[in-house]
Order: sequence, then C-alpha cells, then structure tokens
Amino acid sequence: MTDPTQERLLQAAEEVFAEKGFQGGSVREICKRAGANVAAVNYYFGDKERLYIEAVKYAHRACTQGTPLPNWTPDTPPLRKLGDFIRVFTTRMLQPSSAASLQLMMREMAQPTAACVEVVRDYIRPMAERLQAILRELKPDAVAEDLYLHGFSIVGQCLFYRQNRPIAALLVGDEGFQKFDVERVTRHITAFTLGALGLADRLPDCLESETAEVAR
Amino acid sequence: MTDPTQERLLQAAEEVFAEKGFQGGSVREICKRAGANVAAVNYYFGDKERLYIEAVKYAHRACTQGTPLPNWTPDTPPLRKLGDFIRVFTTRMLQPSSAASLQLMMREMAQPTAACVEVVRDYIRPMAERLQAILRELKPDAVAEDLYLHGFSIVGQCLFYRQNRPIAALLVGDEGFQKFDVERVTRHITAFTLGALGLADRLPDCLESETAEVAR
DNA sequence: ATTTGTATGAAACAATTGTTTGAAAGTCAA
DNA sequence: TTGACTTTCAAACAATTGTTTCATACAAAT
Repeated sequence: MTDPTQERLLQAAEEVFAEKGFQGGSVREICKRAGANVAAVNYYFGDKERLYIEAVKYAHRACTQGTPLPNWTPDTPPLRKLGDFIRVFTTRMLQPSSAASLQLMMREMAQPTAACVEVVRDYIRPMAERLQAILRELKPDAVAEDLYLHGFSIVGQCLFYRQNRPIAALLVGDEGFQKFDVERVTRHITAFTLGALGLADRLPDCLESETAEVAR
Repeated sequence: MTDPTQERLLQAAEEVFAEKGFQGGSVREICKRAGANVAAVNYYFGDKERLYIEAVKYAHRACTQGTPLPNWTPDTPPLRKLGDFIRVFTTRMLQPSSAASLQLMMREMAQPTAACVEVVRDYIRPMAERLQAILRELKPDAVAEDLYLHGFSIVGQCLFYRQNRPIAALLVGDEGFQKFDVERVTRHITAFTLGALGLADRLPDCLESETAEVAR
C-alpha cells in the first residue's frame, strides 16, 4: 500500500478530475481535499499530468474490482453468460462501487487522453472480448462485424443509464428514475436483447432463480 | 443575423467549449479563433458564462436544423415512423451537420449545467415525446414506464456511436469502424429493435425502398 | 463638418494557476 | 546521540486567466 498522503491525493484527484476534467480541476483544490500541501503533487507524482494518469489507473482498479464477472465453467450455457454479463455491466453502471472512479473512466472513454489510452483499453477489452465470445457461442455462423454490432447494441443500452442519467431524469423526473432500479433495468435489457436475437422465450435461461419478478 | 464578430465568437466558443469544456476553454483562445479582441466577449455577451450559455443555444439550433424528422401524416404506419426515427437519430450521431455543435450538446447532456437545463430539455423532449408516441402506437397496452425502458434501449443504441466512438474504434480499429456506416448501423439498430419488439419479420416496413441492401 | 453611437484594441488589474525552493519537522538506522 | 533520509510547509515565481478601462477608429445621423 502506498504512502497515506499519496493515497489521499489519488482519491481526491479522482474525485476532482471526475467532476471537472483535467483542465478544470486544479492542483490546489485536489490538495485541499486531500489535506496535503500543494507541493505534494510534484513531490509524489512529478506534475499534474502524471497525477492525472495515476488517478485514471486508480479509477480503473476500482472499477474492475467492484462487481466482478462470475467465473463461468466451460459448460455454462451462453444464455446464462449473457444474462450474467448484462446484470454485472448494468450493476456497474447503476450501482458503481465508486461513483467517482466510474465517472472518471466514463470521461476517458468519451474523450480519451493520449496518455491513458492503454488504461481505457485494459478496461474495455476484457469485457468486450467476453461479450464477443458469448455472442459467438449464440451465433456461430455470424460474421465478426455483425457480432460487434450486436455487442454495441447491448453495451449501448447499459451505458445509457450511466452516461445519460441526467437526460432520463429530465424526462421522467428524479422520482420516476428511481423506479428504474438495477433489477428492472437488467431484466428489461436482457429481454430486449433476447428478443433481438430471436430468443424471446429464453429469458428464464438468462436469469437467476431468485430474480423471480414481482413488479407488475 | 447577428453582428459578424458576435457570430464568429459564438462559432469559436462552440468549438472551444465542445473540445475542452467551460473551465478548460479560455476566453483568450476563443477570441484568438474568432479573430477578435479579448474584450469582445464582455462587450457582446457580458461575461464568459453568458457566452457559454449562448454557445449552447447556438449549438442547439445547429443540431435541430441539421437532419429533421420527416413530417408524418396521421396515417403513416408506426413501423415506418420508428424506422424514420432511428435513421434520423443515427444519422445525427454518425454524420452530424456540425460536429462541434453535437459535441457541446453531448457534453451538456452528460453533465448539464444549471444555466442550460432548459436548452437541453428543449433538445431532448421533442425527440423523446415522438419516440414515446411511436412506441405507444406499437404497444397500446404497455405501461408508460415500460415504453420509457424501450425508448432508452433504442436511444442508447444510437447514442453509443457518438458517445463511445473512441471505444468502438479502440476495439475494431479506425478502419474497422469506418465499415459501420450510417446505413449499416441504422439497419442493424432497426432490426435489433424490431426483434426486441417481437416484430422481427417487419423490417421492410420500417425501411425506405431505396435502402435495398447491397452490403455483404 | 460635427455629433453621437458602435466597435475594436492595447494595456492593466487582481486572482488563480502549476511549479519550484529552501527550511523545518519527522522518521529511521547506526 | 547523531546523521541520513523522507515528508511537509510557507513562500515565491512566472504564466495564465477573466474582466475592466480608456483611447481610438469607424459608421451613421444631423
């Protein structure tokens, strides 16, 4: 574990950069939040840019440790994997373990900085490869490009609830938006996706038994 | 038409704020791009914040004038409307008439500033209401919340190609991403959505005759 | 030609910014 | 106890920032 001051700086940097971006976030504000001297950034990280890069890496670790994908066995059915994937990804979007970490990763995903391309790639690629593999199991004859298109449709639905949450809340109100909890959204995205894949009747194969529906 | 200097300032402000955000974008850089004196911002707009608000309104006008929705008649079938909606929205995302305008609106949608909430609402609401009305025609017995969920799934797919374009390019490469042109993405999203709605065989009803497929 | 109003510009201001510096305090090993 | 090393701090620096000011140029009306 790193130095406690360094850790607090990373935590504060993550929050400030998540809220305001690299240029909008100031070294002084980060140090104030971290309870550190303004010189500490240069002492521990070299300069503001290197702090930013470390903060993105820090956010990446927090995002991938939060809600892990289950360990599937070779005989886990692909529909089950698809259900698990959607549930995990939607949970990460709607109930992130660290909102600041996710927000910073979302910023980098929307507008990657050159220095963080590797971090973003390491964040996206494992998920993307798993989804591509699931879709290939479900559609062995499809071309790779079509599988990507399906994958983008699936991921686009999940990301909407994080990236466009203010829009959704604007349309249905904050109270209305609360009704779209993780379980309901997960169930909807899974059902929508299965319908698109021509597997509309297979929803139970995707869901765990304890997600028996109670909503009208 | 407003004063040419004022117009150039708005244009430059839109670009700079789109790229760097409100705090990251400086008055001096905007004026440099506009070929105007730094005092011009305060002369024409009062201060930086008011310039920002006007730039967002300016972007809003550009976005809504670019690719308009068709004027449907009362007997236009809902599947045709759905197809048109997806095509128009996807075109706006993949081939915006003004990339800077769209990027600034996307920024405001992802992280609305208090002063621009009305502008964002005016941007989103007409599209949202039209989509909600189309979905209601297609599913008269559905509850409003479920229609919203479907709407979010449709819009999430379209937005993905704008908001997560760097991710997609990271996964499939820039050259690979070029293959996902407007027609192909539109066709895919429409097909995906119809499948989800239990209307998988109705794709031709959504598409115009001249979009006869030529791709492999 | 003169007056009035508009637009532009250079310069200045106060505040903020990222970074550096040398001193002081704290910690650890010998 | 002493010396070496690490960490923290206040202060300072140069650069940038948003805004203001006053002078100048230009345009329009009389």
